Amino acid sequence: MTVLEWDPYDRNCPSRQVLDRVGDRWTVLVVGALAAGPMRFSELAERVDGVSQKMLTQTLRNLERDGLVTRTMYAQIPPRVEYELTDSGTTLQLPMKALEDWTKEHMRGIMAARYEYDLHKAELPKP
Amino acid sequence: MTVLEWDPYDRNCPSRQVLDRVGDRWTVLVVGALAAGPMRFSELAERVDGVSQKMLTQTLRNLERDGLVTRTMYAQIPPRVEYELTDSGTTLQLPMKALEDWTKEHMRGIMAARYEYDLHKAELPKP
DNA sequence: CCGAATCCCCTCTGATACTG
DNA sequence: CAGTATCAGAGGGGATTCGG
Repeated sequence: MTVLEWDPYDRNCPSRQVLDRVGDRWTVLVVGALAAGPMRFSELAERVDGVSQKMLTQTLRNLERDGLVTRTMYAQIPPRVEYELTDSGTTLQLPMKALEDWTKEHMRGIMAARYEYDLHKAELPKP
Repeated sequence: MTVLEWDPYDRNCPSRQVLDRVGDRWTVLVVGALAAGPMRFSELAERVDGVSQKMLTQTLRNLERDGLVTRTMYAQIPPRVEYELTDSGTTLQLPMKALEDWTKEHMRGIMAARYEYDLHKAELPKP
């Protein structure tokens, strides 16, 4: 299966829309969390520290829309809803994890570089 | 070298700040473009279709600040500025490329899933 | 328990115009 | 050529409230 005819560097390429979603703040973390297996809403909210319920809902809806996550409602009281990665969503784990691992490894270096940069920046007074 | 003491799922983890940057709209594309080798501003602007010069500048500044890209100015007229991935920036290529490849492969499926989803969504009239 | 809906701030972004 | 400055609009995202 060829993918050569698409170029992400072209602004009209659909991959731009996909990249926008995949690259957003919460998607990485939610997919990473779901890698551990099916999870209910409240579990996700707890695991992904700092996400508002609005953003979590939104992120999950988008993932569901993109066919990367399934949403299963159990008709009971109190309600219970489970989210699970689809096959397609599972394949996303690999690049996501690569990104997460890279981040973990380079975090310190980056924070240090920022500190240095900001330091030298401060040394340059305005004309 | 251990990385175990950090947890991206904790809202105070510095990796959150790193993920925010890495995951933004243009960084993926700029890093991908620079993978081909050093490039000047105008070349980048041309390659990364659709980026405004403001966003390109901003993206490059951030990458420079994070120590992922070097900026070399040649004192001549007209001015010439070249950007190049640092060693650290080069290592970022791997996860970025993984993401780009995944995107290319799943783009069609995702666009189709969205279409389906939106279709069924439209079938549900308001109460 | 799992959301939808609303209000509101404020950041991010893109156009446009101006310098070295 | 490679930026900086400025402004206005769109939308991301939090807090809160209400419904099934």
